[in-house]
Amino acid sequence: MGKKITIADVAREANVSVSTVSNLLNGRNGRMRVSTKERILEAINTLGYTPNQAARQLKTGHTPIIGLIVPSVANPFYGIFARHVESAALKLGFQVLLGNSDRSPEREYQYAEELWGYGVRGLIFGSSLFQVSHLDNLISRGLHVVAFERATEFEDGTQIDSVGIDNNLAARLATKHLLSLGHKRIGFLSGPIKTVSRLDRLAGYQSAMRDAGIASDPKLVWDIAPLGNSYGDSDAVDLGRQGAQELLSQPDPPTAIFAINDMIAFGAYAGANDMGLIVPDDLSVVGVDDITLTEIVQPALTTIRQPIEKIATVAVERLVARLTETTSEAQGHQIFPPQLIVRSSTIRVPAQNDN
Amino acid sequence: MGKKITIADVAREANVSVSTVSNLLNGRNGRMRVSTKERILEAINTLGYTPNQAARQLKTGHTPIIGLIVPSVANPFYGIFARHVESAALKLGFQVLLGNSDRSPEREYQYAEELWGYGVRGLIFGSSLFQVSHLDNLISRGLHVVAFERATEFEDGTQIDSVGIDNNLAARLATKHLLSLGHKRIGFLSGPIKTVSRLDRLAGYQSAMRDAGIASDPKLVWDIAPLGNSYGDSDAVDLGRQGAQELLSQPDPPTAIFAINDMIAFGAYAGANDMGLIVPDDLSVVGVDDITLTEIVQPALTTIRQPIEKIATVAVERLVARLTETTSEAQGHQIFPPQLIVRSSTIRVPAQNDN
DNA sequence: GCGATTTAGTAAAACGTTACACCAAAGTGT
DNA sequence: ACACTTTGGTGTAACGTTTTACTAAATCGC
Repeated sequence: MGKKITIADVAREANVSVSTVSNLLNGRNGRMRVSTKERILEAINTLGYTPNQAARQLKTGHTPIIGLIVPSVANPFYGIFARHVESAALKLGFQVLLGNSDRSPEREYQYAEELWGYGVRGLIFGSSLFQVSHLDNLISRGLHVVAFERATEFEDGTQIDSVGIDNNLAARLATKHLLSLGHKRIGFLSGPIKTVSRLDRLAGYQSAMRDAGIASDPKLVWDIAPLGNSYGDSDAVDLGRQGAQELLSQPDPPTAIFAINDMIAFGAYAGANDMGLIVPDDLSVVGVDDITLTEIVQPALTTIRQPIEKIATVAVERLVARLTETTSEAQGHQIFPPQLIVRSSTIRVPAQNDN
Repeated sequence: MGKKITIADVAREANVSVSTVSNLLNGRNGRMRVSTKERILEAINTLGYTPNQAARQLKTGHTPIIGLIVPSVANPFYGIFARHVESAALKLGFQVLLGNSDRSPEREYQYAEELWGYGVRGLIFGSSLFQVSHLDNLISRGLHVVAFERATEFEDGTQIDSVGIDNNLAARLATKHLLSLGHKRIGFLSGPIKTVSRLDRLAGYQSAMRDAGIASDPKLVWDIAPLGNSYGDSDAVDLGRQGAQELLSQPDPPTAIFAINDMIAFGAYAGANDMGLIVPDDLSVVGVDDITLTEIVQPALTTIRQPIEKIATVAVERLVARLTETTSEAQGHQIFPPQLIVRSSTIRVPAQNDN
């Protein structure tokens, strides 16, 4: 309704030129009389002027927005991740535009392109698909990407930045913990293993088992997608529940389960319950992430902690550094150590009643 | 690096004028030879053209983005809400820009103004503060707002749209359920009661108690903020835990707790546990929201379901209708019915050992 | 007191779209 | 064959900002 206030209105009100106002707005106020500055500031205030970012961006070619694409904020882990990303970005003067991809490359590309159109030149991915070639095009045009979790290399040798934990180690920590408690039949519970991190975790689990001299049993690895092409992020709990049920209804069921994340681990609780089993008495469970709920749930969940705030912060800083060209070092993968947090969901394997 | 592709490049490649390309892009292709159309489409493809939204917006004055401001996506309830909002918005051709406010009016205003600068003319609020006057300015300039939960009226009589559940009824349902199980000392566990919805819930709780002929005991209402000005959204669980502890360490402690949302209810589980009490044997708990975890947690949480997908969808549709001027009916509050979901966290009050 | 320098600003050309106003050529009715 | 209408476009002035190049006035060194 009210006519829009432009920089020209401010200039008129303050009796200066448009350029002067612009200069002040952009911090080029080195040579400016204090009185002038104050006059402009006051004009801005009384008029209620807000810079038109579209015009600004049109001129400068970029916008202080970074895109954040996660599988699904319905998963509390990504919700928290998103918050930390937002905090870090805000501190550096960037807004965050969030998208949920459900790990679909099409959705990811769609988002990336959409955001590109909005002048977004930096993207954080909350997941690690095997291939990022669907983004090659945009990246070659100047899009910067940092991924949570290690990313694969491009064919042409370029890499994207990434930051995350050592997933192989995370899985080994979890598996060894269970092994040390005397468990021998340890299930691996996952959504479809189509991401680098999930693959690494499977490898870590397998190597720990191998180190313990236990032949790997493919029947103990559950990684089926429930509904077509979902990766089970929004419905991780249901997925874990179903998986646990299936694992536990086998002839020689596992006495422990390593779940690929906490939400799936919670699902395993429910699945065990459905089968009349009690965690941890009949089944030990360990997860990954260490979301808030782990301490609340009964029994409190043993899990592998990801230093999520640190990861989010580093991801943002890295991205912003690229955007502002203060660094041109080669892309790389920054790794933080995962940490085993022992709570009450894992106990020594009960005396075997070998029958 | 690669020079940016503009509409002019496409026009040249397709041997038409810029206007023609623009016309096609904006669906004004009624009078256009099919061959021309195809030529343009092909040019767009081979060139990899993406419209510059900034320029587009600068011209049109608006952008197909709606803002979503929630207290904190770290709370899974808002994470899910955000997902539903995104789905609904995408279907109508809008992107979603998400912000976390922690219910701070300053942050809300900051976001609103920031988004305004980006051409955002529609905002969805995931919470209901008492006053929205900090947005008056923007609203009078043409910002449209729809709030989750009832909003207060403006001084000048204007209202903002809102959609939500009947919070008073929700609280009454929960409280009556507990009363029907024989509970008489029922605690009310909340973060600071500074939102309309929380106030309504308190009122509903109190009226249900009154109807049952039970004098209200202020000592049973816990609503203290833990750290200064937080509303306890990011740390709802901790808040609930602390509150439950304090409620339960009173001389005549409650036998049941009505928690203002599920996360706080989970916190109450933990708080009870800390005190050596077992839910539901020693304490019945009912929450609000019905997030996914309610079924997983032990015992499964009795709660009041909010039809969150419906609410999100309606909120978006309402907002988009305003933005596209297809409606000019008066603002109003659309209410959906809450629903009691009885699970295992509430049981009949055990035989009293009156000592 | 005069040229050089510094201070404090200003003018105007982009940036990539959209949308209004226009127009040439072909078709139509009589 | 003439006056209209329809078809399929085109030319160009905005939109609000940034930024490069420029300048008038004040100050300075000597």
